[in-house]
Amino acid sequence: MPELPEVESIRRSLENKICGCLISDTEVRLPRQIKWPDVPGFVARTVGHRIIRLARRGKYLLFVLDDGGYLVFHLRMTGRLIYTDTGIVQDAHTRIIFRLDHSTALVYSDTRTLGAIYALHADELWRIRGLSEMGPEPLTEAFSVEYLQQTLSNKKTKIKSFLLNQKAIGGLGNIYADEALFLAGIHPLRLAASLSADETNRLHGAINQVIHDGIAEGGTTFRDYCDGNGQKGRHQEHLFAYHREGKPCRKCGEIIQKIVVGGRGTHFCPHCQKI
DNA sequence: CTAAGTACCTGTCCGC
DNA sequence: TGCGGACAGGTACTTA
Repeated sequence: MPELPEVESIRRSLENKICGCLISDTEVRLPRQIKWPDVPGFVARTVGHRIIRLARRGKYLLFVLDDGGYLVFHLRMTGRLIYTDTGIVQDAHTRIIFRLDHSTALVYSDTRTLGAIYALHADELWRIRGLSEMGPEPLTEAFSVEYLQQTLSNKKTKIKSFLLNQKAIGGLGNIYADEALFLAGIHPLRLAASLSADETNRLHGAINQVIHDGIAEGGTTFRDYCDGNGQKGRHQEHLFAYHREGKPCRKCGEIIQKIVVGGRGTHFCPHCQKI
């Protein structure tokens, strides 16, 4: 479900609700979603600790606990974190419940159960390879035009697949990859290494813009996504390519097409994004 | 080493 | 109305 802007929106929506809260109980209803350590260890590492700070890296959400440990979430396709004042849980796909201060609760819900949750000490973060091997993320200094140019230059894959590779760029997913390519005017089937300096420049700017806009609008909601308060995103109203197959391009009027690239649905405008 | 294909899950939607 | 198949915002594993 969530890409960088959605995870960031969740982080912001939860921050002022749960920072400082004591995890008074952890109820694991679906053990296989806990990837490390085992369930008793996970409960022991969370119960009795306070949540100090909420951080994010790419699509990972990290709660920093009072002992310096981390509670780490990757929501994959359908994971959600919902805060509830009353502590009453009414979600049909509840997988984990964190009781806070013996009154409120934070519910981890996940329809498809693909999400991954960890409780790690600071020196164990390397266990999450997707986190430790993640490339720089948009809107940071490390994600420079030079970095993008250099990284693109030795990749023999299509640009769409490149954008989804978290080792290359952290945080882009299917929606924002399609949107970035549209804004940059680059066809998704182009080979990564074939981009000109001008195209690389445009792509760099487009990636930063779509991520910035996505965050500013609270993320993109098509079906499952909502923030920690159950609020939907607003960015779906402003998409140019994603989920717009068969509709006229908002720039030129040509019909948006959908193809499959690297096994992922891919949307583009045949006029604005020439091969 | 890289790149592509498949598995992991449940729910929804579409065509027959 | 029911059923089979494709598909869904992602990544880890296997295969070539």
